[in-house]
Amino acid sequence: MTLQESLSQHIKQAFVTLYNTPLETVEFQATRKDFEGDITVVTFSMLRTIKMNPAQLGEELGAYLSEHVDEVVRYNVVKGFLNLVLSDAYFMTFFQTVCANPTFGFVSPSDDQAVMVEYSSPNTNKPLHLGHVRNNLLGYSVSEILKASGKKVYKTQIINDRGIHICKSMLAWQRYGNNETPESTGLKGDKLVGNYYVKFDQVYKEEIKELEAKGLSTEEAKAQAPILLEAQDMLLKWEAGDAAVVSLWEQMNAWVYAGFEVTYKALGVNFDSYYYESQTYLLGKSFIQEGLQKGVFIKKEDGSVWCDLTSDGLDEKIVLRADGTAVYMTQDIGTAIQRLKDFPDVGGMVYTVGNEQDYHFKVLFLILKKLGFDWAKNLTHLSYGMVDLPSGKMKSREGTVVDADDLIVEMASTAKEISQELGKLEGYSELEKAETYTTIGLGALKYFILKVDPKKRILFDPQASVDFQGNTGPFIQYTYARIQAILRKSPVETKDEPLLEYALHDKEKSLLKQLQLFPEVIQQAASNYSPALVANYAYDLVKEFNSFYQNVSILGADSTSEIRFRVQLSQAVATTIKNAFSLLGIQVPERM
RNA sequence: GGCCCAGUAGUUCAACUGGAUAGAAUAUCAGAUUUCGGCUCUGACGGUUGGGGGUUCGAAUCCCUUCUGGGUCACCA
Repeated sequence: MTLQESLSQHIKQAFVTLYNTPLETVEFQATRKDFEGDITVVTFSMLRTIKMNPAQLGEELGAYLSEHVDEVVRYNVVKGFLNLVLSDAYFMTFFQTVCANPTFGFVSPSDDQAVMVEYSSPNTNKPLHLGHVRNNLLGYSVSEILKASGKKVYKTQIINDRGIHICKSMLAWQRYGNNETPESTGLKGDKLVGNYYVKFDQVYKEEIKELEAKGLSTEEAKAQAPILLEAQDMLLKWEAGDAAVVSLWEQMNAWVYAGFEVTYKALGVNFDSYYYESQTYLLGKSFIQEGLQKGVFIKKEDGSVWCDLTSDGLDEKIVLRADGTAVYMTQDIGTAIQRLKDFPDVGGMVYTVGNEQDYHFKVLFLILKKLGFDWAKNLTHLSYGMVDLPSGKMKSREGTVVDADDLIVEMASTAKEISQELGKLEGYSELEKAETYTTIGLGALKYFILKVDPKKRILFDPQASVDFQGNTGPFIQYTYARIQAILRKSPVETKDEPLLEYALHDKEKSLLKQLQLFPEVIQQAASNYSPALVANYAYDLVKEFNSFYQNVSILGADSTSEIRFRVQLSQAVATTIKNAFSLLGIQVPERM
């Protein structure tokens, strides 16, 4: 039982004893720095149960608690806040548990229901860009956080591998590609295919101009450009299973997948399963029939099928075209159901998709509920804002996108520039140095993106790039590396049993209090799908450590028991930084 | 136009989901330290939480209204 639970019980007991009234819940919060105390009971909310002066109530509860609970040594009351001071012994006992558990704060999975997290989900006609980077980092981090909070997690993605956009790349390659391959050009497969997507667009634009010169309107020109017609024809052939088209499609997609894998590896993300739209785009149709029978859907005169959501404050939404073909919504319905068949222990899903699809997912979840799936209540759209550049929106056709691979390389070289002067990597091989620079560069990028609330849009300045000071990934990594240096020089064995009796210095106590928050942070981050909470926690911990570092001498302390405690405490901080960063997918270097 | 999201120090972000005097970083200025590792630490300056109303012991947070920016309202995905 945690101290909070125990305090809560005592307070409820106090209510019965003192006032003969039962109390529902007790509200705790960490005591603000400006007041003395370690934990605070909010008495305001209790006034609903019992009519009395909040300060007097605080006094009486404080007196009761310090008498009945060993850990409470003092208390003070400010308005409706009862601040409790806890004993050193309590903190030292806590410290022992931290030292004994290298994954303190992580909850091992209970084997009830799993969560499926979908993220990335790219189109296969162009390389990944900065927007995908945010998606990948968020999806991966949320998965890790959910795992740490005790959930079983399946990471997946749905690859948009069919459609007119792929045909455009295929057509341009067929016409202008001269049998180029990733091997012959040395290009990553996704880059090669992306280049032909751009090529298509160039030719398309020229053709539109020509048609306009012949007197056609812009609308007509756009619809009648020969290269577009040819691409549309190619899509029809693909759908008909034309052998030549399908084989070209397989070939080019294979190049793209190989390219994506390289990027995913560089980003440090991974997946447990893959879904392909070419295999799922027909899936939902059978459920439309079922929905019609249940009265969830209605058929119009032209044969198209709709879901009327006006009573829920939304519009009517089409789920099947008049010609009987599926739309986006249809396949998402089918895919969701399919996933639960494939993974029977899944009880909920998280879709990591940009906020421009907020409406789509609102509708999707509602339809699945109406179809009667009980898991539909456990669906979450992890919606995130766009990544903007100072120059404005990213447009792939205008060449203003920030390519994911380029970005990673750029971040590493910035890290190199900064770290080289510092020269603590002596004795490292060139390879090890390069790895360290990549770790720092990626750390900067990931932290920069993840520390912001997903809902908010990010302004990313590639020129000014990412700061290495203040609330940044490298600053936290740097603190970790500094602690490692201390541990290397330490004369004491950190594996020794932690002390139990020790008079805590203020700064030591603050650090312990900060460590204590970690399990709660994980749970909260999991229920809010918010890596930002973890990021900001790590930074607070580092600040607390620096303050400790400045105020006490670790290796030069007076007594060996002091050295031993402080070294062990430093190690616990380092471990927690490492664990917190692992939830963000960020590595920590031993030196930097 | 309907619906959704965001708006907080000059700038980038917080604020435990309704709690104490709205906090950090950065930038600027002033100091401490010169070392266990250099980018450490302590101050100062900086705010009508876009504006206006309301709800209550208490509001950046909830409600109404209004302004600004973005998204979305496809038989595209």
